[in-house]
Amino acid sequence: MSLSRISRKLDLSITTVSRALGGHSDVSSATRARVEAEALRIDYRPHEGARRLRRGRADAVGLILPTGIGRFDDPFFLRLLSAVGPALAEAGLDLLVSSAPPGDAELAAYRHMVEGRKVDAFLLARMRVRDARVDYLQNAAVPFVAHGRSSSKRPYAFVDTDGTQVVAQATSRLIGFGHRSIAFLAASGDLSFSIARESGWRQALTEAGLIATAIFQAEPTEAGGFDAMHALLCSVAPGDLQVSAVVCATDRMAVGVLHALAETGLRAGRDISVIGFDDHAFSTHTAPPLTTIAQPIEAAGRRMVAMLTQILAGADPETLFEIMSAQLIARASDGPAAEQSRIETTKGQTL
Amino acid sequence: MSLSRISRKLDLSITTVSRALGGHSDVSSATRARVEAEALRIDYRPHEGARRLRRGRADAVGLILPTGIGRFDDPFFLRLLSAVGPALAEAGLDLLVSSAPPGDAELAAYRHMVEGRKVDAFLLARMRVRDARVDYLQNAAVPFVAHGRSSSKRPYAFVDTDGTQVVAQATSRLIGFGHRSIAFLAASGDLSFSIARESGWRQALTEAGLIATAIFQAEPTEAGGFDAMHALLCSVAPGDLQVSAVVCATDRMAVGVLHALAETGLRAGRDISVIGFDDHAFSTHTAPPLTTIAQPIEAAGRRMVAMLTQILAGADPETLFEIMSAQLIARASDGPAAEQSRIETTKGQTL
DNA sequence: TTGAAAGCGTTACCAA
DNA sequence: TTGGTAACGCTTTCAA
Repeated sequence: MSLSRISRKLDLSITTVSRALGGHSDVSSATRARVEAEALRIDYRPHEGARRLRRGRADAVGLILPTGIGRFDDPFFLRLLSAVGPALAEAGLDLLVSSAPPGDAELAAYRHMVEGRKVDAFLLARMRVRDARVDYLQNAAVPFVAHGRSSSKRPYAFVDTDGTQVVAQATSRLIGFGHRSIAFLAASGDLSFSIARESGWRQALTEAGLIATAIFQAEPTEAGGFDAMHALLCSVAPGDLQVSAVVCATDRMAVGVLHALAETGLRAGRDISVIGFDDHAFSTHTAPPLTTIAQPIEAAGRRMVAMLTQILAGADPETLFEIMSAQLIARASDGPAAEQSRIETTKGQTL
Repeated sequence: MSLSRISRKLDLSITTVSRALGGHSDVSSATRARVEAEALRIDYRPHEGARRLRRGRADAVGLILPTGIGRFDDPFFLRLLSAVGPALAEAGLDLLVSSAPPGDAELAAYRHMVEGRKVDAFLLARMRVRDARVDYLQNAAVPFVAHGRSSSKRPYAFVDTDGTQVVAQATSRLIGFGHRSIAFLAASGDLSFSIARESGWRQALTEAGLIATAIFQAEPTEAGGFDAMHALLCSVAPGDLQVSAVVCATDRMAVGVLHALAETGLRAGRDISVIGFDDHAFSTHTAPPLTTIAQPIEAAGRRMVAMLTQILAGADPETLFEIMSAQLIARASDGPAAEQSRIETTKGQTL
């Protein structure tokens, strides 16, 4: 009842009003001005539903939060969301959010949005190496942009952080500090970002002629990091473990590691070095402040939206990608190996 | 083209198919069975836009994240989102998310959703004492359920945590520990939850015959907590400040406080007691592990959705509310005042 | 128990 | 440059 209201008021056809507002060229500028003035006056907004019905698209994009252990309250998603929100709004796109644990329920959530034509496209995050979402969406020919890569046969649009490169750099820093036995604490769950970071660690070690065997795995949460480090410290038979530094797949894990260390009386940054990844807000305030890697989540979010609009405008998703570099933030949780004893020694001293 | 597809296939009218699927009684069970079978076969889903247009409602609810300093990556929202997501899905409601900094842009975001008939209702969080969102929505007659209260003249539906009661309890615990000078670190920005918690602190102090003057304010973030505590420690002229415990409005602030303390060589839990609020995942792993208060965010989210569906079904929002109790989680950042010196003394010792 | 028809607000095609 | 008309897919009278 809205276009028609303007049309009646101005004694124009609905068609003309629609075209005037739609910015079509075949409207006299006088008419356009009148229409625009009236639209402004009554604060006209097109009815979304009607528009969708007619145009056959939703002008909305979906984002499904992976819930489940360790994922449901990760600051990563909030940062992504708040960057993506305004960018989408500017592009005239709505954001439909849902949440589901990875697996069947997750796929069902995607299907729900697709089949109800609720969205035109998706934003994916937390890619898994084998990612069923990619297969489904590619199959269903639903456009999407991902944050992170996975091993799909067909390429897709993505933005990613160069985790490999920067973790290699961080690991080299540790090597430069004199560390010779550097562990990597990986995230469980087939998460791509962890794999990439791990290979940076491996790469730096290999290049330095060191062996990359000290790899552990845990949930990408504080609890996961704590448990893993705790187990490591407990399991050590004197003279066995020689790890003097730990590179963690995420800041949250690093927080747990720091805790486990402190509990055993070990001082991160002196007795053992710890490096995280993400540079979340709390990482400045851990004890000691965490040396970590800042990745441009907000910029990535905006870039993802830009890609999405291109794809929606007809661009080929297979050619769209960007790999962003991350930056090491040196704080106090790592340091020279010189001052450090091997774990078992220190343990013997402090326990 | 979908109802019609079924209707053609089964040689029925679109009307009948619609009614069969809509669960109306005036369809023969035989017909209904045929329709349902076919719908299942082709995996029919009604077109949202069409439905909206016809029904005049969106079957969607909006949630606008308050961005801006200290808010954009608060775990609170993620926990709320992930609870609310499945609950809404079950109720057949979509969730539209956007983000905006409090102020004009925020109101514009609400207006945008309302006027585009994108949503039928809103979920509000982080209520402010004087909250323009409430005024706007009440005026526009758009239903909503809030997490938290504000000082509006007309009542509205809300779920809230009883911050007052539980903070009073926490403060009493501190008093029981022998603390006599207990500070409250409030969140800036007119945030209701902070006011409520503050009054719990004040109440406990007053009841114990102590004065409630040591109140400080900061952004509800790690950095805010750090800066406030840091300033407090620095500003202290020997013999001036006698604070031996700090109750923080949020866990994030408490993390910053812990950091500032550690930096000065003070040990939380011994030299000074710190209590947080929220029991976020990282609070188990701070140094020392944070004594805090767990509020039922997920349960609150689900309850909010339940209220929303009631309101959408015609219930009166003014009668709908629930105040949930929170629970003190004792960890290691607080303790007996006996072992503690006053700040200036300790400072003198350690600096 | 079923069907025909109208209409929700919009856009697009075609004709004037 | 403008307007009439149809159509998007659905629900809801009203009639049969």
